[in-house]
Amino acid sequence: MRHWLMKSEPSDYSIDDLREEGRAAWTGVRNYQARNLMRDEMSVDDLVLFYHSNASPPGVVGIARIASEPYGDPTALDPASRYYDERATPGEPRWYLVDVEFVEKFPREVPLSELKTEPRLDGMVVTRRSRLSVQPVEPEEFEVVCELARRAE
DNA sequence: GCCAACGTTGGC
DNA sequence: GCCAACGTTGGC
Repeated sequence: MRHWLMKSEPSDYSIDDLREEGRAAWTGVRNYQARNLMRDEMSVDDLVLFYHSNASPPGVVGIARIASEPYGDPTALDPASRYYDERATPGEPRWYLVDVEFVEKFPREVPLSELKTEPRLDGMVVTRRSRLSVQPVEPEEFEVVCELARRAE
C-alpha cells in the first residue's frame, strides 16, 4: 500500500466537508504530474494525508483513503464548471480523478512550519516547497506526521 | 497583496 | 524542440 498527500483549500473543500459527506470525488486537478499519480499510481485503500493549503496556518489536518479506481473527471466535460476543459471528451477524458473517503480528523492540525522543523521529514515533498497538489509520501513520513498529530503541543 | 517557483502555451 | 511570455500555486 502506498501513501499520499493531497492538498485542498479549506475555503473550497475542507476536512470537515469530507467528514460530513464521507466521500468525495477529487475534482479539478489540472496538473499532469498530479493527474498521472491519480491515474497510474494510486490503489484503492491507499492512505492520504489531507492537507489544507492557502490556509492559516497551512498543514495536515487528517487522513483519508482512496475509495475508487481512477476515472475521467466529469467537471472537465461540464461547460458550467470552473474546471471545464474543451479538449476533454467522454472517450478521451484528459483529466482523471479518484474518490476519497474520510478516515479521521486529527486531534490537532500539524502545521507546515512543524513539518519543516521535524528532521525526519527533511525529505518530504511538501517541505521542499513543491506546488504539487497530489504528492507521494513515504510510509515512514506518514507515520511521523500521525505521531506529531497525536503529540500534545 | 506580494512574489518566488514553476508549469503551460504557443510562436518560431 | 526551444524558450519567452504568461498564468497559477501557495507561503508569507
